[in-house]
Amino acid sequence: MPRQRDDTVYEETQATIKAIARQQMAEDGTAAISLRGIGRSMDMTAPALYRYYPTRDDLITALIVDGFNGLADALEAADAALDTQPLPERLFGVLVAYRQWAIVHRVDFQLIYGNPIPGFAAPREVTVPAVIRTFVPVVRLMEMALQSGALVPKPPYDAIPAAIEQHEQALIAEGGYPISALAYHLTMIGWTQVHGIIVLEMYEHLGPNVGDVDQFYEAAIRALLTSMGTRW
Amino acid sequence: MPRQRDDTVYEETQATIKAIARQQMAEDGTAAISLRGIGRSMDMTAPALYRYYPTRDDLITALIVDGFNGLADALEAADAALDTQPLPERLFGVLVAYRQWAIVHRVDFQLIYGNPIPGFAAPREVTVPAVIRTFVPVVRLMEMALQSGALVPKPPYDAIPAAIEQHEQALIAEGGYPISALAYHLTMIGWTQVHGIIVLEMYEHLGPNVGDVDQFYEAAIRALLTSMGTRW
DNA sequence: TGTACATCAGTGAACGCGCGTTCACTGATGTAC
DNA sequence: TGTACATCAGTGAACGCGCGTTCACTGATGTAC
Repeated sequence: MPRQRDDTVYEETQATIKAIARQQMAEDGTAAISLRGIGRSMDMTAPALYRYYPTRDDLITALIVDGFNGLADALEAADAALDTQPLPERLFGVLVAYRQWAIVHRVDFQLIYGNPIPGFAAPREVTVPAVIRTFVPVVRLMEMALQSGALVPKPPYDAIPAAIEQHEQALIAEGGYPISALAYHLTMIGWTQVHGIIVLEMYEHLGPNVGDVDQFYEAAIRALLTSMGTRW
Repeated sequence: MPRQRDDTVYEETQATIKAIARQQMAEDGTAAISLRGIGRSMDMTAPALYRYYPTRDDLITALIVDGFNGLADALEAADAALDTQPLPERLFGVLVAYRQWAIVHRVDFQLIYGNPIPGFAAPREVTVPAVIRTFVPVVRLMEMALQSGALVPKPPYDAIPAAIEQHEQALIAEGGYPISALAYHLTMIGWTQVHGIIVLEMYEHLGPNVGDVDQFYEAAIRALLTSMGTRW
């Protein structure tokens, strides 16, 4: 066989392209990803990039998948690092790691959870597996807490509206996950609270109102977990 | 004096321009506001629009101010419509109206709370007064609930982390508002919860997970208010 | 060992498109005299 | 009442810019013989 391409170099170039794309997003917003701009930064012409991504949309898709996986990695790492702690602290710690990741990787967070890029929609079959990975650590801890008695659900967090429980049960059955609807449901509530604080913080709406967002976040999450029935 | 301009017509044209801009945002994202595009839709040339807004940024600023004011109007209207109800239901109703407005005016919501438009930052002195209007109805009801005993704060919602309390007290003093730090603080917590659900719903992250977002929202808000110590 | 050549990465020009903004202008309109 | 003219809204051409993508190509490289 004649000359073969070097996969290592190829993947490194892909990584460089993605890194520069992230830089572009940091400077001018997620929609600012531009192949010509990336080329300029790499001392390459734009058409050359088509060897690495057949289209701008494919590059964006890759960045989104990377984003979800990066978040999932961070949560898994936090979970692992805390595995000697009692469950409530572990759960809390993983939720703190969630925000930490979002703040440090704000651009990726905006890409995966902020305004969609105009004219672009990520193919679900590619993103969904990565999204699921981000839920697993939290739901798992929630389930463990429920089973071990570290979390004894207090009203009104001991019940789920019927229609929602049905939907959640169906999802769990479909995926064959070894978790209860309540663990899933409490995760959803926690997720929305976490998300609200992060998003408002990210776009400078919260800081001016409360001052120390770190403290606000931790207090809010602790209060929520306590209300749910966590036994610290 | 020679010919005078007709202010009514002038303001109507401004309104048309803004309406078309909102339509553009609905179709292609908040960043898609384009004077040339607006001109096209109005059967006008782009330069003509400079009679109405000296610059694209001024148009965006006007849209943002309209957004905050529209949200504030909706909250005030909901509050007024519920003024015969007990305070807990009024508070709940205003929070429901918050989401309602966001869902119906999703584009305006994205404009004021989503990713900023690249290369644009709204002048604070113009937006802040409108932002404050959106907080007033909720904080006021929270304060009334606290004073009337409709809300008897339960731990951990009866305390505020010291550093945050200090910041919040300073803001309240600065503005001369007749409210307690706790009313303000509980509003902030509620606000972040509300916001998280709305944002995740808006970008299609929540619906697939819980099914009926209406019910999820109402249950989550009721649960939060209950945890805070609301006496329904 | 030497050479032909398949395959590679990358180039440079071009396509058609859209943008915000400036500028000198046209034609209508309504007031002042 | 008739007319000059200030002011208005809007036009059309142009500036300089950036974009994604296609295409025919160049030159390097390493393998097969």
